[in-house]
Amino acid sequence: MKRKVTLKQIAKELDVSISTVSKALKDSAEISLDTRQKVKAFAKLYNYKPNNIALSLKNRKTKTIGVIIPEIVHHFFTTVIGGVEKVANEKGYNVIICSSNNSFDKEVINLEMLASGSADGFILSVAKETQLKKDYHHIEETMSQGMPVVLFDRIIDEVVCDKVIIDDAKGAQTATNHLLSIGCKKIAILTTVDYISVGKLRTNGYLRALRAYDIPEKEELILKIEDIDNCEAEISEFLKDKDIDAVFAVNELFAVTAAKVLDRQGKKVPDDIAIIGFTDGILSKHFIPSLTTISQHGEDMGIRAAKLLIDKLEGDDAVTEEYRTVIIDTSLIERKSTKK
Amino acid sequence: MKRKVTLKQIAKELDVSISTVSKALKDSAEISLDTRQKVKAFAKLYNYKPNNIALSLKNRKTKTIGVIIPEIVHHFFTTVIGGVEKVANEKGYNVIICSSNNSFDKEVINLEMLASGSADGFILSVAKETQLKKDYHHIEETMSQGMPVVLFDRIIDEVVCDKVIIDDAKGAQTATNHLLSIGCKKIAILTTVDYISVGKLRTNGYLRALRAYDIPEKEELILKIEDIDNCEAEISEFLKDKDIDAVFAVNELFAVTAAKVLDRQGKKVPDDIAIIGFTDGILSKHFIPSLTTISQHGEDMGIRAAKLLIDKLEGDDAVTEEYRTVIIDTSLIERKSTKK
DNA sequence: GAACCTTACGCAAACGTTTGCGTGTGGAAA
DNA sequence: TTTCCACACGCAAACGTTTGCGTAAGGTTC
Repeated sequence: MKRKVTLKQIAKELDVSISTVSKALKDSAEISLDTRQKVKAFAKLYNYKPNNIALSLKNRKTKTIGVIIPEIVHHFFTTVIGGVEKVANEKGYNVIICSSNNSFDKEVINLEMLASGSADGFILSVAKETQLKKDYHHIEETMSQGMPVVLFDRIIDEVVCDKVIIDDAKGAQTATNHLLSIGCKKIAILTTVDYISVGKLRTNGYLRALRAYDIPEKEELILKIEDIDNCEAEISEFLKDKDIDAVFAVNELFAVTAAKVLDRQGKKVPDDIAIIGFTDGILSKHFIPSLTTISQHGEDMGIRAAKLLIDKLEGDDAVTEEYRTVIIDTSLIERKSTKK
Repeated sequence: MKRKVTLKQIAKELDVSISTVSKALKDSAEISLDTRQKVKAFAKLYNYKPNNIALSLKNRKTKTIGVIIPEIVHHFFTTVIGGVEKVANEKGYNVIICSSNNSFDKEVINLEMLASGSADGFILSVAKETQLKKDYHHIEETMSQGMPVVLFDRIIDEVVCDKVIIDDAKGAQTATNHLLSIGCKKIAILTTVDYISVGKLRTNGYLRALRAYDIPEKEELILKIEDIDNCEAEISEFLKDKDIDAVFAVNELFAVTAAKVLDRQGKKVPDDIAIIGFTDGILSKHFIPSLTTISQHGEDMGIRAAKLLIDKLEGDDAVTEEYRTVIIDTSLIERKSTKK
């Protein structure tokens, strides 16, 4: 087992100094052509690769972006990561991904761990628990130590930093408008509890659309779901015998669950009831009927977030002090679960 | 902006030496109680955290596991990652995830980058291109430099290392047997081209099951798909007017695509034709009808892979020289797309 | 008062790099 | 022969840690 070769070993072997080797590999004019060639040949032979750790220590930067997301097994978040990776790789950055599993503690641990030397900056979507707890000290501390943070999707208004979001309310309004425009009048909404920022915003968008159409908001048409993973019974109960002609679901899972439940209840989608979802994931695309939905353009979010972060990392201090919020356009994807 | 505080700064501020600070923080008996308390108070106040990079350099290990997968936006792989993270976090390891995007070059780049100081060992599922190209020098080089590698799912027989797989052939056989046992006789298979190792194995399992039932293998019931992302037309053409009573699809996407196509062709699932898939992802669970499938237990794979790797990383050299292949059991999940 | 022991700390090397600057050697110019 | 200048290289510091060992100061013992 040939251990990894270092400058020191090359130097010893060739009977020159470490600095000579280092300079030779960098084609420094200080070193004679002869020595340069010898060193490079040797380095190639032994497959020398500079040690990243040592470089990070010396340069005081790691060329690494830390991404922390609430869930790793989640289509939307992975598309965002895809976007981040794209930009990062282009610009010579590495990407470290950690999941907080929606736990505040794990978010703090991961952030602190990565912040203590492993990453230069962060792209972060906060855990559910963090939103509930409203404790953001870890994020602020990271920033105060000079490491830029870009928040995306589940952001925090109180924290001043770069952000990438979609206009959730507007997206929801678009969705609701679409239902209204095809003639639906009695539109139920399946949403989350209010402390989930995006859920609340989407609910607001729904209400705004109704008001614009002069349709009174009805308490009994709104279902706020706490336990996302066990929503089927709740949705089934809610939808049962309800006098509605459309359902707006604030995420994909709610949408397909509604579709399944309605199917069992003997209602036809889209003929009896239209369904529109939010997030364009695998499910929406492949379900039968395929689901009309609002696309969040996750990859774009990742791309923009990475660009913002890298700008800040590489920018001179002038740029550093201003913070931007990028709003990604949502778009309506019409499929078969709604029809005119 | 208070930059990150180091031992040196604390030492200067308290007018002691760096080593005193370091020892004090570690509660060394060498240091007087008084000094220890003073140092610790100061360190806490300034939120001192040891710099990981420096520690990695000194200890010559990073306490980080590198995971390289072919695709990040992929349910199965993310479940594996979930398993890896679980074990890693328990044992105090960090996880770096990189995607090769099914590109050989990117796989090499990522591996080399992580290998040069960023990770102590790797968990890897190789890119499609790598399987095609049969070039494994990067993996072997990494191992020869003393960094253990665990291959999972898409493994390489020629490379000697720890591996975690499922018995793909057996899983496929189980699937096919299930179809046979409920009375199907004319079973088509939707599979991948042969160079994808798992696709080939699953095809073999299908053939084995047929033979065991004395059913002759028919060329026209086998479709080998190359372009996974655009399979719909191909599947539609293949299935059209075919005299079959069941379809075995080697992955989830093929399964739902078949279901959709059959739906359009006026065939009812499961009444006219049964469908069974492979991989228990979101789609199988939520599709209507929900799909009977073979679960690969991705999280378990991740858990086992991480354990193998960490054993090797922490083991004495006795363990180091033997390699193990763990075979994860698959299981049949019966849902509505097949019925007796 | 001398010899010795604790106690409490500092020194320095090491991990693998990079890089400004100092320096020995050789040859050319005077 | 002396002076000077390139050339080609090495030294050493720095990044932030850890840790074995050396040592000064002070106290105890006879």
